[in-house]
Amino acid sequence: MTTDDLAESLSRELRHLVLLLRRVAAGQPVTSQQYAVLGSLEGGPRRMTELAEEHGVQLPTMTVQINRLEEPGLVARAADPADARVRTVELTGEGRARLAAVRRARVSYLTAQLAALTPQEREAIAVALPALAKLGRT
Amino acid sequence: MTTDDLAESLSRELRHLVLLLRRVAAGQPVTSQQYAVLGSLEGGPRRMTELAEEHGVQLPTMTVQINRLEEPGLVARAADPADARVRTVELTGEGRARLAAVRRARVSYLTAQLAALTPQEREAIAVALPALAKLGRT
DNA sequence: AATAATAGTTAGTCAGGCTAAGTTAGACTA
DNA sequence: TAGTCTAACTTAGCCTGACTAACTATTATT
Repeated sequence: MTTDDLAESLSRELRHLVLLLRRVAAGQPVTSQQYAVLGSLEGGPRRMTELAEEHGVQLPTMTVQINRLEEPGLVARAADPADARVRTVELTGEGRARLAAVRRARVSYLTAQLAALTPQEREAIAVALPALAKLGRT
Repeated sequence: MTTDDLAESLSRELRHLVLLLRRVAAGQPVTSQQYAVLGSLEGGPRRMTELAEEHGVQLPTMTVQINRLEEPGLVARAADPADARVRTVELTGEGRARLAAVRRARVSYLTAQLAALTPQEREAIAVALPALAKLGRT
């Protein structure tokens, strides 16, 4: 298979997977964007700028996202002692619990989907994941 | 790797791929949703209800999407001769051309990304694609 | 013939993206 | 060290795209 053919097939399957994810996300207690932001905070406090870059959005967009997560107490803002311009954001206990719950729901959905495949198919996906992870990080 | 671990890794990588696709879509002449809808029409006319289900959205959402595609003449609505309640939607020549152009842009972006991988990594993705295609179709 | 169900549309609301412009704090320079 | 530039956020205003509720028109059912 040429790289071009592969790109074409991958394009088609990515579109399919996007539609799949949309169906998974429908009706969950946190939107997929909010879930993604909470996931970025799991390792500890982050600056607004870092978060915006990681999610590929502009800073004002992240400000609004964090506002919406802060209001119900899922995250908290704090000041950076070294630089008064910088605001850091971190998970609250509540936010950590919410993140865990949503992750369980997503993973269990995918687990059910994967269970319908053959062991060989699962293995093929497992082998391909590191390569997929490299895409777009060049 | 257990199915559960695989689900977790896949969940993470799908999130990554979604962000990748967003970056591809930025600055293109149609949004990624519009592209997805145009793609669904490639095989011929579809009913509104079918389109909404396939895209995991409610019918009113699809109505608005189709309105936006109809206004610049990319798709056309028609009546179903067998059932006067049903409206079908099909690509116009313009819409087909637009779809082809956007697809070329996507494919060439992905081709460039894939070219940065090793042949083994590309092969791993090629092998996994049929399995990914089965996800969500159960 | 009356009623229920189906297919779409319209109207109103909200999330989430953008750019432009404002505020505050740190960095540089003359 | 005063003045200016840059950086980090926030606010405001606009657009797309999602939802539900309510409406119209048509078909199916009883």
